[in-house]
Amino acid sequence: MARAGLTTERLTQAGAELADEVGFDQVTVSALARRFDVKVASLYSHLKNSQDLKTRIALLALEELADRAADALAGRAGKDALTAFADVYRDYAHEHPGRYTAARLRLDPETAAASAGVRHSQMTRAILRGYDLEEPDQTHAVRLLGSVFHGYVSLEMAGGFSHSAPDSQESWSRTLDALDALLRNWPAP
Amino acid sequence: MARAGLTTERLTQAGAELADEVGFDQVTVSALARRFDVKVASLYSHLKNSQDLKTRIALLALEELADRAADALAGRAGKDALTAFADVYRDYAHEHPGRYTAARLRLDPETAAASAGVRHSQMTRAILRGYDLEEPDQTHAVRLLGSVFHGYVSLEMAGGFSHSAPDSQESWSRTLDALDALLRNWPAP
DNA sequence: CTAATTTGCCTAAAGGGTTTAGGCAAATGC
DNA sequence: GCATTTGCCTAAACCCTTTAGGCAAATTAG
Repeated sequence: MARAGLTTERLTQAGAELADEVGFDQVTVSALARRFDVKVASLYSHLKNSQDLKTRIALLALEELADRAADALAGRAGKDALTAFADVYRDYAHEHPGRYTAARLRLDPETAAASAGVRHSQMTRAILRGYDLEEPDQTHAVRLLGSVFHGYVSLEMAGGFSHSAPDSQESWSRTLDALDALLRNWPAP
Repeated sequence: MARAGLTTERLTQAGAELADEVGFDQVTVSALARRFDVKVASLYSHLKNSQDLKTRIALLALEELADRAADALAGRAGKDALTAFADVYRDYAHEHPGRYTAARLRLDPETAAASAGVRHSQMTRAILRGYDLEEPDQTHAVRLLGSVFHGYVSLEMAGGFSHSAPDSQESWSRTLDALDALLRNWPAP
């Protein structure tokens, strides 16, 4: 019988595609085996288990997101950098909803520390260099930005802002305006 | 054989407790049956299916959250109202992580429209009456607040802000200070 | 206070996902 | 060309979901 040519990488990639098509929660080892027209047990030579597959998809998504963000940030500063970075998140979530959900998977501390998640916070701090914030306010601001980006995209994906005026795109722009204004005028404790 | 006295309400309640104990994703009809020391099939007279159970837990959580928020808002305005409201969300998420996760479940539009979710947005708008915002900026602000609250709590629950200085409580306070400042000084388009 | 009816929980069974153990054949190395 | 490694397979156990049909407990009616 001919071999299918399975590798951990190909499985992860296909898992990411599957996530975008049917939703991250619907990604199962069984569904992936069907996609490769192979028996389920065969995947267990390449994947520890179901959780392992999901973690790998999450790590892939974090890498992709960090790469896009780094591209977007190149040569930009201030509000320009802020909106470019924010748009990367939102656009990625729209293009790849399953991957984006995967990127929000809770990772155990050591996996997280070795992931592209670190690059994400470094880039957020880089953006804040365009504003005038000392520690600990810079850290507070990093956390606020992360919260807004994740929160907005997440509520939008859940359908929270659809079917009501104004347009979500409009609120997103105005939210970024507001964040820029806030960072330029950060309140004293 | 004696009867267990199952009702949809008791199952929902127990499901919510189970969610807080083992996580919302681990809430299954089987686990619930074990908790009542009853066969799995018996629950299907009271619940349509697994999704139905999860939706009911979500609706319960939304009600509880809205009740707490309404209490907290009584007699408060301005920044006082803003922080009281925000703290309700964060405290609820800490006390009832499973329920909080449930509250974020994607509901179909008609279920959502009949849920306590509507009260949540009404209350957010009520808070904004303490600030000077015209439409459509008021709607943008409602969306921003929802994003920050959800985003912050969600990242915090995922462990994003632990094991690093400063304290998450500190960032939360300063985030609320910042939001208050922003709402008092909302930028023109 | 029985008798009839409704209701509640049960057994049985089918379908799907996860995971491990052990086997044979294809690919690789000498 | 032969030995070894690697890859995919069969088989099987376990758990969760869901439906169908049955018996007994609780409720209602005469």
